[in-house]
Amino acid sequence: MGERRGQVLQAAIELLDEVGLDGLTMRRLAGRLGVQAGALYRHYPSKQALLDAMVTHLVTPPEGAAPPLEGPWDDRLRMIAIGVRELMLAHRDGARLLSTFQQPGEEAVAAFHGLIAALAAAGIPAELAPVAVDTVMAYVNGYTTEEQARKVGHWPKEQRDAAFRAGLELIIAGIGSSSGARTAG
Amino acid sequence: MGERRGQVLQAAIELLDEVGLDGLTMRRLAGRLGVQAGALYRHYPSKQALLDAMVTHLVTPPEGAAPPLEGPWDDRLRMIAIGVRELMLAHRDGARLLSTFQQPGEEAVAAFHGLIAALAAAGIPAELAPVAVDTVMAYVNGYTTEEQARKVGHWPKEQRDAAFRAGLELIIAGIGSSSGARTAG
DNA sequence: TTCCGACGTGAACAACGTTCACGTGTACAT
DNA sequence: ATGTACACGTGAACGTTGTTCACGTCGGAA
Repeated sequence: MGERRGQVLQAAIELLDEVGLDGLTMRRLAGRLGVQAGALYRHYPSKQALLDAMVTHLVTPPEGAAPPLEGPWDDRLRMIAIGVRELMLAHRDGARLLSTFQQPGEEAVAAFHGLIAALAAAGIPAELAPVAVDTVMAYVNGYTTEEQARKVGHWPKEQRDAAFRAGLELIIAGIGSSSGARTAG
Repeated sequence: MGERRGQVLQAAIELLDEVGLDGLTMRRLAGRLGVQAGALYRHYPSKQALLDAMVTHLVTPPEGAAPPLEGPWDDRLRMIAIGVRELMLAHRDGARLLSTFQQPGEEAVAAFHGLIAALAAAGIPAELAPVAVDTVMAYVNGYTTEEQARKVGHWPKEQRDAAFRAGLELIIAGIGSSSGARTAG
């Protein structure tokens, strides 16, 4: 395969920001590349494969910017939650796009388990760590999905950030009080 | 308008349980009613209007079973959260269907504000009550959406219930420890 | 009997994802 | 120089989707 594959991917991401997920059409994408719709299937076997590639590309950290994953457990959880939300907010319909992902790669699964292990090693009871991570992730997903779908998304970002953080702190406080561990705040 | 409208609605809900949201097609629905697709537009101006009607119907409590909304604040919150999840799980793709709702009726908004007011009156600081409700709702939505979309949904229901409850208790504990109020547990 | 309104037909429209036989051009090996 | 392989693209079609529209049908009320 040539380099055209990457160009298609990049054009798809740009188009997503312009017209949204519902407007992201194979024909529109082809038109943006000055090409017929069928030509895209030389590079991706289906639209779903394209969407999967977009998710993988957006989730992959930019460059050697490996996550430190150090410090107190609540700081780690905070950073992960905020990072995932920012990732979703970085592109139009980002949360919905993420949810179209069908094959959660081994990389994502590994990061997940790594986070759980890190929390367990940082003082969170072993049986509580998975619940904590699942709960935070469900919250981030639910909050951000609604944020991007409803009119709330038109509030000033400061306000939305503050509301998100407030809910996140609530959950972290709950984890702390349920584990007996001390938070950093 | 005649009574056919209601029959279309009921057939749509039945069809949803059989074929899922993606399989819920105007033509399939028409075929189930022994009718041509275009005929459905005599009763609903668009598919979105039909989906909205389905949501409204499913959300509306069965009969005079008005929610008691009494007792300690954490019990109320628990009941609401569990009730919303059960509502979503009652039908295939229920969570996704709920999220297609475009015009949140005044009824839903009123119930929302009522819940906030109830929490505030039950000992939760006024500035914390909206955050608590938002957080719980985002969690319920995020958890149930993932539950119905991924393979996790094939776990035994006991297990999924327990996992959901565990996360919910985490949040409720967080609300309690952040408000200084005492939980019922 | 006449009329009206609820209900349905059947064909069409535009747009969607996808496929396929067929055409290019460029680069490399003989 | 010639041949071959491959990347890339064309253009038309297929089946499906939501939606529209002129036209029928049938029952009950004036």
